[in-house]
Amino acid sequence: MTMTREPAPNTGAHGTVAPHRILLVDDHAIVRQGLRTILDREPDLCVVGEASTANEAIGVLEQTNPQIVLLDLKLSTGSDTEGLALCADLTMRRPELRVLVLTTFLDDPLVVEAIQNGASGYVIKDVDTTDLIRSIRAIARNETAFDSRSANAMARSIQATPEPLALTQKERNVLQLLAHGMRNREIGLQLYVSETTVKFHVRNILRKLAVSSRAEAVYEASKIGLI
Amino acid sequence: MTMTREPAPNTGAHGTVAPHRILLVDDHAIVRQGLRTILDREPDLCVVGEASTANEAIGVLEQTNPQIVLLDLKLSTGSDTEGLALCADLTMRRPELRVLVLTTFLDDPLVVEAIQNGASGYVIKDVDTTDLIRSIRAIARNETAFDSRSANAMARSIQATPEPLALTQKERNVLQLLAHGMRNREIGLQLYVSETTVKFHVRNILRKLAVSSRAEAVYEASKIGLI
DNA sequence: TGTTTTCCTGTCCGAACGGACAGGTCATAC
DNA sequence: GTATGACCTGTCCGTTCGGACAGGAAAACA
Repeated sequence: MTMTREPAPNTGAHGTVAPHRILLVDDHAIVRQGLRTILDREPDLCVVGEASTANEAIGVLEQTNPQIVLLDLKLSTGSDTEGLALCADLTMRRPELRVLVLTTFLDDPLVVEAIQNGASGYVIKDVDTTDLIRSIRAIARNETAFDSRSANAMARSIQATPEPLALTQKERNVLQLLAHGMRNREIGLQLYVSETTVKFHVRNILRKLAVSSRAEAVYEASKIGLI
Repeated sequence: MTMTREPAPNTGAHGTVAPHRILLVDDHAIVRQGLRTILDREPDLCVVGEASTANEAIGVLEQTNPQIVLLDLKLSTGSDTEGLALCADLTMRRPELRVLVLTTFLDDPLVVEAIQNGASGYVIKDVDTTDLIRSIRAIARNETAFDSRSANAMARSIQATPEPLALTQKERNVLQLLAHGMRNREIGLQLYVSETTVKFHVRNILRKLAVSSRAEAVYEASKIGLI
């Protein structure tokens, strides 16, 4: 948790405009340092605080009153859920706050979840610094900012979410056992149903996952996290 | 590709010691900027060049003659192979060069591969800046530098490598396609081998993974992280 | 030189798979 | 009541799989 120089109050005077107050949230000190150096070179941007965890971020938010948050969803826990929850928390406490998600890897559904949790933009960390600054200025103008890959990811994620995962309980059970390499007969014995019934469920699983074999079903399911 | 201030020649004079010349290789401009800012604050360290690709790195190496390289294995291609190849290339050209691998995620076998390709240290990017600087000074003294997690990863990787995952390159290729639900015939067409050969590889994969079906093989492989 | 390793190819065969039918039960919702 | 959805069962049939067996070609290594 770090705080730094206080910029002029945001009531822009004649001729001179107060810089946008930015809070950095990232568990990598190196990344925070890089962002701070890059952003503080811009006269209209000012990093007013840093945080490496969700709790720190809330604390620094209260003390520094930023207008913009640069947020890496993947905080120390390794999961994205803490970052998403923080995003929702921040925008809940300060509805006027603009959150730009800055993340390492592209993850189609994550883009959508970030938006649903209040993010105004989503860019991958390997963008040029000029693109990053352009994105920050965009969200400062109450626009949204998505680099082209994130926009594509959003489109893909929306297209691919009519109802792909509407697996019933039985089908999920079958999928579990199927992943362990069990034969239809074995699955039937395990679930107290006939082999034919298992085949019935397997066919539905294949159809719903839009695949053509058990192996591919396992692959898809593990990608999505169903097993 | 970037070059900056020239430090005093390395023939340390009386009382004053020339700083260690460092080359940064990372495809993220933000990370490079952060590292540069952090390291240039230290009087005994000096960043003499940056590169975002393997080719650039070779070029900057020739022009700036660094003693230490901070290398992110995952360059723009997304794969680690380019970074590993670069690591080997660098240490081949300059045997006295010390390479500290600085990477985002921990990957047990990758630690070992990095060492085999000439790296002198391996640290995760979320270390404290003080730890990072300590690691750099360690490899400058011809020691090695591994943060505790990397050391653990090394131990695990060595322990866990009697021969469970001794899949050959071909077998890994087949496993990849197998995971996507392809039939033996399709895999053969893809890899320019006969269907029979694919069956041969599939049988070996099943045996080595100690499973009895393609679906289970996919499950195991995804658990281990092979696909 | 010979041996080992890796990769490649083939045949034969029984078991399993995946699709296309045609039904049935049961609980809940309209 | 009847419709709807989830679940269950069966037969038929062509394809695929996985195992067993029997080799050949090329490179690496002793």
